[in-house]
Amino acid sequence: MRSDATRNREAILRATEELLATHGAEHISLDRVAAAAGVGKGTLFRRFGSRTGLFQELLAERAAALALAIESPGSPLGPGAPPRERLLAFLDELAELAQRNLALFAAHERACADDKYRDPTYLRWHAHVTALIAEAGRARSAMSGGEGGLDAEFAAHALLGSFDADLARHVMADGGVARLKSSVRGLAEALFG
Amino acid sequence: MRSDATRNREAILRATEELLATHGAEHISLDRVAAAAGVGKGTLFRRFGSRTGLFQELLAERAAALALAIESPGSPLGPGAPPRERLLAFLDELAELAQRNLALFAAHERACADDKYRDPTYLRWHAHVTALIAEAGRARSAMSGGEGGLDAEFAAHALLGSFDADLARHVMADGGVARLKSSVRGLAEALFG
DNA sequence: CACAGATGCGGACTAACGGTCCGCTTCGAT
DNA sequence: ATCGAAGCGGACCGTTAGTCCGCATCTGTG
Repeated sequence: MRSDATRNREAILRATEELLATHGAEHISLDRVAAAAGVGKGTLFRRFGSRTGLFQELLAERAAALALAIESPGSPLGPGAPPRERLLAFLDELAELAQRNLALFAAHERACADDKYRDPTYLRWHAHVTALIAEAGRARSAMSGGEGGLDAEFAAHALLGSFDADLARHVMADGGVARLKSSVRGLAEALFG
Repeated sequence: MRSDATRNREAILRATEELLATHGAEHISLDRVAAAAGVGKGTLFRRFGSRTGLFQELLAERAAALALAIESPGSPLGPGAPPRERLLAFLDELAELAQRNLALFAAHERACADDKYRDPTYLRWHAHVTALIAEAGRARSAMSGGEGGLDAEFAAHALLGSFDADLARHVMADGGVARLKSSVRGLAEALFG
């Protein structure tokens, strides 16, 4: 990629963040973004393909640290930790991420409304949560005749649904991140019996 | 309301259904709906206020029978039934409704993307589910020291999230309504411990 | 039945958006 | 310094939700 292209790409991402921070998730048209970035609209589309692509890439950027933490051993998030604690720690981090990026979450949701299940970041999260639920479920039903009636994939979707921007905003409006974290935790713990 | 107004209202609702059935949830512009109903666009907007209003009213119509069942004693859905069974029966019915109205659910979701928590139908469902979860929770923690850590309002949102059109379609694509029902049931039962 | 005014109608119009296109500019390898 | 490839910008297009207002249609009243 040419150096000016890289610069512009960065400018667009930063301008998008700026607009999300100042105007919330709405009325962020791509014309505005391009103008704020000091760039033509064509440039924006060449870099990101579509509105969807723009928000997906921005979310991926913001979620990069978490993606890394998930894979590096040593933290309660990483491999090696017991699945239950690992899941709870992951959900806590996700809550933090949601809080810090509420507007982005909302914009991303809207932009990905179609095929939301094809967003790479969501897919990673979903695969992770599914695996942890399944693992914890196996462990539990091995030591006792626990119910095998839980659809891990499905439960993962439901759990991740907790971070729907509107829901998260609603919950945090009355209790902040702490409330979000504890509500999600309550839900997750219920899934373990 | 004048008689021609009533007729047109009906024509618009039926045309919307027709288009949803034949074209899925997408590319249903209000121009198309008006044309299919043999009515001017102004008429459509006078009756329903906005795209959102149109789909809200259509959903309300489709959900009317369920709303009635919830309130009439005698069925497992109605008052008097034990909360746990009442909730499971309600979720089963919702699954049926979702299956029969997938396209409408999808269109409704899209149209109500903003303030989805202000849709009257959703609010009724949410209040109902919240009450049942809370009731069941009280019963359980009264007879044993069950965890009080479950946020009923939040859990209700999560549970209702199961009927997100995309999720429901995804699940039903691989197992039909039966799979949707059993996955939701698994989730709900997990919430009861 | 005739009338009048309230109610409703239709569809041209607007503004805003996502996305495309193409002639021109800039970059950077040689 | 040169030249082809890569990138740029913004005018342009098609589509959409929503508005507006002159005209038609209903319906309660005498």
